[in-house]
Amino acid sequence: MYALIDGNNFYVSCERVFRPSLQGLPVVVLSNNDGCAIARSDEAKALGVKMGQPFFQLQHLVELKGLVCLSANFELYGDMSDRMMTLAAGLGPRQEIYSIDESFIGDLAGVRDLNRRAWAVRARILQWVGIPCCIGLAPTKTLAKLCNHVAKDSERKPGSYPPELARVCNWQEMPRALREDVLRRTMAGDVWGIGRRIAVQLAERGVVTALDVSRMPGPMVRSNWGVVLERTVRELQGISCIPMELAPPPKKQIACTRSFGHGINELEPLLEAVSEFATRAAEKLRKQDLRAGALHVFAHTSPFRPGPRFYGQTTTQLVPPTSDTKALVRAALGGMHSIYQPGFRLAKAGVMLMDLAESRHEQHDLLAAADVGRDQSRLMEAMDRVNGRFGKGTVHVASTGFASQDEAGWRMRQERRTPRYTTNIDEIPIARC
DNA sequence: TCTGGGGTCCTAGGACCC
DNA sequence: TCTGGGGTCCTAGGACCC
Repeated sequence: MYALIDGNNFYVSCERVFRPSLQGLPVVVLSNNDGCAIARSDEAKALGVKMGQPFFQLQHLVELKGLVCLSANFELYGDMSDRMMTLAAGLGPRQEIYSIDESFIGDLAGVRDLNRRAWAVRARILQWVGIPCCIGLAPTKTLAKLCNHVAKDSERKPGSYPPELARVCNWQEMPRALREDVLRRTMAGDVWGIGRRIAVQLAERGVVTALDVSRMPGPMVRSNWGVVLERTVRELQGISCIPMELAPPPKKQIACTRSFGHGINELEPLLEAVSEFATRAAEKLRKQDLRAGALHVFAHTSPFRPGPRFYGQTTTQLVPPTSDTKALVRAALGGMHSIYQPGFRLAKAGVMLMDLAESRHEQHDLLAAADVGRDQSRLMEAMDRVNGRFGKGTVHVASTGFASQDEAGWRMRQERRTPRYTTNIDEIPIARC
């Protein structure tokens, strides 16, 4: 038995905790660079705002309908997520944190009064963290996801399902006819694991609803689509095929990529940007105690603008594997020098670290001086500590440049970011009586 | 003018091994 | 006419997730 606990419109809900005046208003949170909508309040959904819709297409709603647009404040959301996950874990013995706003709780078979406990956890998260959430309970993860959708839909649109399915929805307690009704009213493409492409292929064969999917014969599904979809079919039938992942598996790849605030026409700002991306990626790498055996760097023009297109990329092997910012920046700069071509308006670039291996499995170079590596890692440790205490970029490699936030045109736009209420002492909210 | 970022897994096909 | 059997590794492409 599994539970899926999911924060409603999570980013918007985080913003509303600290700005209650946003309650009841149509609100969207924008992606990095204020590019497109990545979270929408129910009111914004009602206005027809689509997930991923570009911001410039929403401008008219700002004036006409009072749509509030906020820049993403991931530092705030990450901290709110930690708080929510801690409370969610109280529902059962095992937790898998699946994304910033969702967690599965597993091994619930022996839990007594499961519904009552689920309601209690939901109430606690709402009271202590301020995030409204919904809970789906079912014998498989896919059905738990589906029940979570039902719980949300019935909360948002009262009357769409029996009222007892709102907010906390338990598959186990639904009579057979209601289960079928729920599956029939869920589109195949809304099932976890069925994306847009497969939904189209299924529809071409007359498989439209989740009920249709659940009735497909396994061998046919496997031969036509593969084991992934077959697992989904079986999960819809109530046979658990997707196990819990209790500890996040080690990363196989770490990336830092960004769209630029303004297009870049020259090499110099591009090198600054890439230096910074490599620096960020290196920090993530060291946090997980990994080293990279290869570094991939790319830059390209906007896929949306007309005009000459450029897509440059190259991979550099790192021998020996390293987590040293200086070495990674050097590789990134070398790569960028080798692919750069003048005459293009570049919209995006990035650095990806690959062939990751745990530091303790490091292969030493027989011929290199033994103490060099140790000195380097002590330097990185010191750098991480200084930056952790005094703020990102307090100490950095010179090639990231010294321009202020406003001067460096390549930096992303974030014109509507709210304060980092819970993680930055200078931005903490002040209560006045 | 303006369109995100960061991941994972599976499969097929080719190269290569003994 | 007839040309083995059993593998691994790598890559590219396609699909999915939030």
